[in-house]
Amino acid sequence: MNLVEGKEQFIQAWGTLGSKWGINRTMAQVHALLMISADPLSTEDIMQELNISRGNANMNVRDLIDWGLVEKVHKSGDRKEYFWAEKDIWKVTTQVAKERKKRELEPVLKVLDQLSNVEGDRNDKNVKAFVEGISGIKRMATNADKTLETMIKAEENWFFGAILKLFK
Amino acid sequence: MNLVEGKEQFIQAWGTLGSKWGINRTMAQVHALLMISADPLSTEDIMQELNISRGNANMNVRDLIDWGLVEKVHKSGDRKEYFWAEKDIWKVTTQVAKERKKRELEPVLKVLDQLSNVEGDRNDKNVKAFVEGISGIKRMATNADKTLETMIKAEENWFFGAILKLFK
DNA sequence: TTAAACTTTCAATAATATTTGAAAGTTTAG
DNA sequence: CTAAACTTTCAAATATTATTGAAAGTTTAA
Repeated sequence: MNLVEGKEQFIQAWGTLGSKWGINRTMAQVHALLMISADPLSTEDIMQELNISRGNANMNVRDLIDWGLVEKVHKSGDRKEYFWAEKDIWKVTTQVAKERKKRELEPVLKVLDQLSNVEGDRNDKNVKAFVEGISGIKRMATNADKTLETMIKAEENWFFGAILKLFK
Repeated sequence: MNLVEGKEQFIQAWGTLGSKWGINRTMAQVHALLMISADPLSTEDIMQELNISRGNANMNVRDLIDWGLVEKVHKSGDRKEYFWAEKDIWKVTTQVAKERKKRELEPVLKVLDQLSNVEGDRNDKNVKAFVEGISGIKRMATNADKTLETMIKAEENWFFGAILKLFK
């Protein structure tokens, strides 16, 4: 397999993976492309490599910037903006963890808090099932939140080393 | 808040969360409904509670069964099938981890293996960026795979206890 | 065996999400 | 200032995904 084929395959695979995790396929592809590019790319480069429109390229790059995965780069003597992606995969992972924690886990924790004080007869099995279900989920969500927090602060080697050692 | 309102809110919240993680909103709602129901529900119950069609209810329940989150239950003296969801949230979590590992992580690991032996001049910075990018991702994916494996085999208390202690 | 009760399928439809591209907006060199 | 170079926006078009509901399939009681 040569470089061009390899890139193509990786971009497709990353796009497919992203779409299974609720991430826009094109956004994941732009991310993939930037991650394996030696140099920052312009919007035009991205449009050309992925065969997408200017608007689409712009929108997805901006989203990646919002996620903290991509940065704008300016080359001296050039008015164009270039885009560069973080390539340290541990940093990418913790950044994604951080964002998803903030965007998705924390809002759920808020809702769960409100739900746990539903009124009703605690002897009613329906009430009981609800309250127990919610409290279990809340406990799990809180643990997940703390675990992500730990992970976000950790170093890759230390973190995985510690986890893998758990079973030795 | 009363029980009916609480249920409604939880079902909506779970559906929203699911859709952000690449899970069909309705499937997540069916799961939510079953998790907080004291007794197993029939297809008709589900149709009525969520205002969805028979086909939709059937399809999503079947998917949940495929994911190992829901089971069929038969009541004696009744030909209808009823559906019951696992309520132990740790079991739910590890089951989801197991399935996603199998469905999404393992296929990616296979692709990454193929990609890491791309031909080309290792002094070419483009080849270098590609090979280094891929190898970093592969290392991370392998670690994630092992961590999930550890988690799947663990007990909730032991697992979170150990992780949270990592920082004390 | 058969017909009622129930479950599953799937083509058509609807809903949702993504993409385009041209127009509007912004920045900068001269 | 102003026009070229570049970026962003967004309504309309397209593509993707989910849903419906009636027909087909299956099971079981009698």
